[in-house]
Amino acid sequence: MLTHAERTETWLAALRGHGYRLTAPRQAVVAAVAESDRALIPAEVHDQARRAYPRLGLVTVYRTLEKLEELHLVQRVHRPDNCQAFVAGVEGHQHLLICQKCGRVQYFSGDQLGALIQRVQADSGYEIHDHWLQLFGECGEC
Amino acid sequence: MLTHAERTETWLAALRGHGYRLTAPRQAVVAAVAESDRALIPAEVHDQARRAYPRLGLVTVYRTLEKLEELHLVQRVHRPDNCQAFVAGVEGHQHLLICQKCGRVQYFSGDQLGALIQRVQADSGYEIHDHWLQLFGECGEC
DNA sequence: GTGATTGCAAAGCGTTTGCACCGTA
DNA sequence: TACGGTGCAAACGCTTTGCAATCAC
Repeated sequence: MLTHAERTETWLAALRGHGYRLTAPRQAVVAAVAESDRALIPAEVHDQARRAYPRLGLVTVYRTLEKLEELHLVQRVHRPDNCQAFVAGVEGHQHLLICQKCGRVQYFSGDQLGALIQRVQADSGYEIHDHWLQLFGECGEC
Repeated sequence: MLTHAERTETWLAALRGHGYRLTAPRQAVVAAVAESDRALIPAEVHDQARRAYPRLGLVTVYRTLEKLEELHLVQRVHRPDNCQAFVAGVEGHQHLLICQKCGRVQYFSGDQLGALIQRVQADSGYEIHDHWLQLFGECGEC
């Protein structure tokens, strides 16, 4: 488990490693997402990142999120009302637990869906490649 | 399990029962969604429904889908790339199996997630109210 | 110095709203 | 006949693109 600052550094290193330049606007966007435990929409990332870099344009937020998603450093969070929010990703196959009040996100694993997937596959004639499991609720702080 | 035509009739009856008028454009939209086994985006519903009622405007598609969603006759389908598609809903708590090629949708139940949800709830301090489970793959016909 | 990156402004796209006309009940 | 429903056109909000200026390497 990384600290927030370590996560920012890791992401910046990954961007650099893929040939991307490290600019001040880009660093502000990366820090905003890497150091949040909530799913943020682009406008929220913009608001947050402008505290570090006030001249930041919204366009740069979109372009940076796109790169972070490409590198699997962030992932999109789908909610009933909004599917444009992003959170820090994790290694391996994990699922999301999302607070419906504040948007705070936690990962969990161990879904044990193997048997269910086998059964549904046999019953339906589909070949199943992937699954989404998300839990919604209210977090301890809300 | 209803036939497609029966489903259309059921939905029209439900709309009538809620005080909505039965117009030709509305019937065309209802039939398009009720008689599809794929998740359709509004533009696809429009295309399909115009075969029955060519003057149909896209706006009416949106307004009718809104009413069908209110009455829980259709539900929105979330996919990695698109969250605006609609399918016929089912009674009770069921999950979706979606073909990534053609968009064909099937429901299944029996997720047995109770124990997992209890565990995650205890570990996380969240109070879990709801869950989403979706399987993605390729259907028999694709 | 060179080419990636930026912010602005404009374009694009799907969705919603305003409104006069139409058609169901 | 009354009023809900319709299609058109315009407005809207979010996202993407074109471009000249800027800045990391």
